[in-house]
Amino acid sequence: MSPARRKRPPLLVLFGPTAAGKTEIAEEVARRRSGEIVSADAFAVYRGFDVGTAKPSRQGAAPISYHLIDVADPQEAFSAGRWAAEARVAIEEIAGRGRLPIVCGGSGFYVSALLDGLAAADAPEADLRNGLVTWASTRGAERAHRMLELNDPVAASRIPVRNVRRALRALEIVFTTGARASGRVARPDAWREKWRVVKVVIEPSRRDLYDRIEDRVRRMLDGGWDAEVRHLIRSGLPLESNAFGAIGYREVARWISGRAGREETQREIVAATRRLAKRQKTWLAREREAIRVTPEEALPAILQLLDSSAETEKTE
RNA sequence: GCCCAGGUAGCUCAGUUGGUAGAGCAAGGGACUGAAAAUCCCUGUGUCGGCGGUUCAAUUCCGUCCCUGGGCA
Repeated sequence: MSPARRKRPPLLVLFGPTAAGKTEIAEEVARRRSGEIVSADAFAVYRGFDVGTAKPSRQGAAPISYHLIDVADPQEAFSAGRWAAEARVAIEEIAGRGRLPIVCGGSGFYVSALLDGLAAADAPEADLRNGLVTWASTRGAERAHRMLELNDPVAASRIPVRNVRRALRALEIVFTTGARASGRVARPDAWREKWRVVKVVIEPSRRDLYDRIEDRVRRMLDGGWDAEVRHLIRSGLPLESNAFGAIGYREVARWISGRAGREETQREIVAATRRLAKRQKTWLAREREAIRVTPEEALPAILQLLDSSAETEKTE
């Protein structure tokens, strides 16, 4: 970006619950406005997790450029911070080519890390984390929480006693930075100010969303999900790994090991996906500045927003 | 047809030595500052299979009928 020009480049952020149809809309916008898509999906980052994450296929007549897909080995634990850092680089590169960056995905926390920033802290270290997890599993949640209380009473007061994960993360911060997690503040960082952010939430009706979920899970199970899981297991990836925490993968593993039927497996995955969609909607409910649209009205609304916000920027 | 075992929340089941019931899962709502498709919190009235009987009181005891599973003919 030339600093001489006052015009800020647009950044389209498209999110909504899983199966809402975000990908199709993002791709259509990409075609019409020469954009590239930055996937904001915590599990599409893992190589080999394709069918169950509804990963966009790379073939097609006019393939769309995707970023932040297949960037991690399923053996490693990814993180919101790493995603945000890599996403910022990708977005800058896309804009540098004179194209439209489109952030599209359902991981609200990731998008928040991108736009609002994360408080300064190091990425988690595997050894420390494993040690804490082992320690907490033998000593119990109360003990972990008391430990946090000693080191960071404010963080402890915010984190429920039973939520061991968050307590351990706060302890990690104390141990690696020496500073209290609660003292960290995510101040609106300068990065976001470089962009004209257009935030759109796709919100289908519940009825419509549930139909889409049902339909998509069935297609995934028919579309080789079992083969994919069989391959992942054969490659030596443990079921306990973070990547296998993606919805449906452990259920499919049970199915192919013969401990569950296809019908039961499908039912469980649909239910888990609905619960995810519910959590996503709860998360998105606090996005005050986002424009909310149904899947049908999304495309024209987005195109109009991109055009009109460009005009207001020019008149500044 | 006979003999067992069951019929309790959408599902799987627990329980009430007679005072109209509770778990897990599902469902609904919420939180979320580097595991986030993760993790955590809140929400449980249902003719206790039908009908009779005994009783102040029956989902609980008795009778009978219906249904399901298993066994024997």
